[in-house]
Amino acid sequence: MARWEPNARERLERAALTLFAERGYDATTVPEIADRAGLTKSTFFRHFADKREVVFGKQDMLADRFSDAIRAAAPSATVGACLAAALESAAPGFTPDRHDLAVQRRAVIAAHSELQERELLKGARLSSAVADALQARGVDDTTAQLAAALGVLAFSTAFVRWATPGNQQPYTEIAHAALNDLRAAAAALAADTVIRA
Amino acid sequence: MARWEPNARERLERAALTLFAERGYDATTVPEIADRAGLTKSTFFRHFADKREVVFGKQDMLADRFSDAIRAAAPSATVGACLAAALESAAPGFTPDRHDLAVQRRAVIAAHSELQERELLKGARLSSAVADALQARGVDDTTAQLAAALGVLAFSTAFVRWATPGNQQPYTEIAHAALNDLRAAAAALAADTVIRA
DNA sequence: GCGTGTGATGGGACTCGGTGCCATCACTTA
DNA sequence: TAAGTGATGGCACCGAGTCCCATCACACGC
Repeated sequence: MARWEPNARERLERAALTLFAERGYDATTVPEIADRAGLTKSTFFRHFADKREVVFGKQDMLADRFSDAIRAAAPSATVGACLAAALESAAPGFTPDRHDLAVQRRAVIAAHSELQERELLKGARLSSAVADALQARGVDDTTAQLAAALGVLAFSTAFVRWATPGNQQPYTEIAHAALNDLRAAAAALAADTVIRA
Repeated sequence: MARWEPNARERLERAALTLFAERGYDATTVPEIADRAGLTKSTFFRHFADKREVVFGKQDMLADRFSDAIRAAAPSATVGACLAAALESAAPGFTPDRHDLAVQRRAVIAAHSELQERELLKGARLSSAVADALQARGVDDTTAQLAAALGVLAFSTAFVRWATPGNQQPYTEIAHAALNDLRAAAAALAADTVIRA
């Protein structure tokens, strides 16, 4: 009997991701996920508030990490440096052994707008956490919001690139590149130049 | 009998908003909404794909409006001018007689994360529509994405401020102010200056 | 070794959101 | 007057999510 075997939460996550990849999100029921993990519907909803939540693992910790990284930055650090520090604080989640799982996750999320909604909500919470942390350093409201939006945009594009099948480049490199590109774009926008490819 | 009376969709929207404001979103069932509108559950789901959708009225038209406004802008228009044109194209939806309804909508959405998710999804679609329209003008990918994010941020802050109880200021003024503030913030970010209040 | 407590699990009943199908009705046109 | 069309009602059905209680494994005190 699988009852009382450890790591129920992880087993549920893996079972769900496998089934979603095989049959699709809609065609997979919660009891089926629980079955494959050797558990039941009841237990599933004790570990996850939603059917959607099972896809997002420990992503909720990101907001705290970002906030802490910004609060821990040197008092003289610029906003850009704060964003860089925030992006770096997420690096532990991007080890090569988690790459394949991340690729699978991205594919599942990309295929279902229900999951995209949830991802956007998490992104929004991330963004307001960053904005709050920046304001706590004395950055004015508008700048903090734009910086937060820019930071989250950098993070999500970095995530997408890192979680591309076959990618070898380490996350930190990708993240810094994304951030620098966006800061250059901010300069272009500020100057209101028409930039053509 | 209310059957065959016109404006079924509008009646459903009003009934829903009223009930949501009275009892809350969760405590209101779809049959109850339909009842108050003199219709049935079946008809409700023929007009709205979701229980959530009933709150967002004609907001889906915004993406097309924004795109069209950007495509219609003069070839020499800068990115900032394009964003301004896009924001202006939404003005017809912000007449004074719709103000109270908008205030009610905002309150309902702010109180339920389910609805916030949906709003974020619409914002994301709006953002990618703007980014696409900018790229079609030759703006490079990164700049287009950041500009779109900035534009949508300007729009949502403008919407929130306009839909504040007691607000008298017209939408276009608010929107332009929000856009200008954000462009100033972009300049600050580009210069990587620490801005303090 | 034997109760006892605690926390995780199983299981079933229930509500509600959402889908699908078919009958029904009002209105239009031939 | 008859046929056609589009919107609606009504019903059965499925899955998500909630609630409550019974059950089990394990740790602890005696």
